[in-house]
Amino acid sequence: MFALCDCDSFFASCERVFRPDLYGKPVVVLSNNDGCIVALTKEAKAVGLKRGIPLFQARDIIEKNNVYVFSSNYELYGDISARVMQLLADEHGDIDVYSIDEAYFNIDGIKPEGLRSRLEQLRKKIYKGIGVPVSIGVGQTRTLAKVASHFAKKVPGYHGVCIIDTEEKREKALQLFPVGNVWGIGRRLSKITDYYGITTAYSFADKPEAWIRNHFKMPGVRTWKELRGIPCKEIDDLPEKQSICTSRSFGKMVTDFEQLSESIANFTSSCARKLRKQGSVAGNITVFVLTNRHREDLEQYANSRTIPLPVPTASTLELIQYALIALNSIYEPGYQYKKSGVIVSDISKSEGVQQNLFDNVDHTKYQRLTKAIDKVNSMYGTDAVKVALQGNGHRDWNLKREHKSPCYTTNIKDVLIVKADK
DNA sequence: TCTGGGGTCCTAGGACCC
DNA sequence: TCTGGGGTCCTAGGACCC
Repeated sequence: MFALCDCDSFFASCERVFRPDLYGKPVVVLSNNDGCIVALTKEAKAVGLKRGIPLFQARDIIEKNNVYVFSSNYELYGDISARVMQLLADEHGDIDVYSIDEAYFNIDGIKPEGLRSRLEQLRKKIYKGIGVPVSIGVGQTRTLAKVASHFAKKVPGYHGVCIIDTEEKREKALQLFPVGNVWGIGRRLSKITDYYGITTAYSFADKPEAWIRNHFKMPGVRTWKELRGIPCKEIDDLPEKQSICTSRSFGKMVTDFEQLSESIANFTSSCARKLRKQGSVAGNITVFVLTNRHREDLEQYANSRTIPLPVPTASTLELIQYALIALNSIYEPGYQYKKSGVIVSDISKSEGVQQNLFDNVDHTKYQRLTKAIDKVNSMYGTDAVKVALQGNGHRDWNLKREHKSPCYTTNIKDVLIVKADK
């Protein structure tokens, strides 16, 4: 059996941890640049808000219903997530962290008759210890556990725990479950199921395998098997990423090369930092720029350029040099740029890097310098020492974040001070 | 005025080999 | 009229996830 622990309205719940006055109130969290709603509490759903809609379209509903709005605070969410995962690992040993707000955990040693009460206790423990509500789903496969966790959230009588452990329960759950909500059936595939009149997960699982393979290829067959109770989705613990991307939309449109290169230098620095953190080097760097595709009145432009590096590296200084060459080759004056980004790929371990015969860069020197910079920055904060191209922080292109909460748990200046009455 | 960011996996098709 | 067969590797694009 697989057990999934999934935090309820995670980002919004994190905002509530240090704001008990927000319990029972509608809360939404926005994407970068305060663009779209990406997380919302059930109270916010109840007044008609939906995940993914742009803030400016939701303004009316928000004002009428006194919805509390937060810019995203990834520092806070990352830290709260780490605490939830730690508690889960303390209680249940090996866990497979699937995303910032969900993890599969091990329930092998628990007797079936005691399972429900154990899981209810776990849920209470997480809520008491960290302040985040979670739902727990159990099933024969990861996909079924996920179905179960949906019911755990939806049906109040379940107290946040749903266990699908018999054939009857499996069939009943799948009959009540819309096929489009199944893990692995996205918007595109839903169109195909719609076309053939398949509405529930049950009728999808009921089709012959060959039919599924024909219309949905291998990923569809895997989902189909999982729904029938045959596990075939693995969560590979791939600690090393195969590609790393840093990109942002700008708070304002950007037209000149200097601003764009400043953004690219900063994103490259971030990619390099992530590379070094996982002990990797990259063999390729890609730079891309985009105009605002929502503005039909403006002329559109999008381009990208990938440069293979002579020797794989994680050095900020080296990577920035190549990033700028790439940017130079795709920059076209006269456009209103809305977004840029950097992707590093062809990633390998930093030990045993293949050298280049014609390479005359002193990599040892770069490595020592990078190490020294990392050390200083770990003491004085990210980018305390940086490349001049990264700018002075007074940027036109900076993110819009008008509703950000404090970093209660990660910044000493933001730690709450509680005064007791006499 | 205002529309997110960061990933993975699969497949089809092209280039190449003998 | 008629132009092999059997592979591998790579890439771009499309699907999915949170």
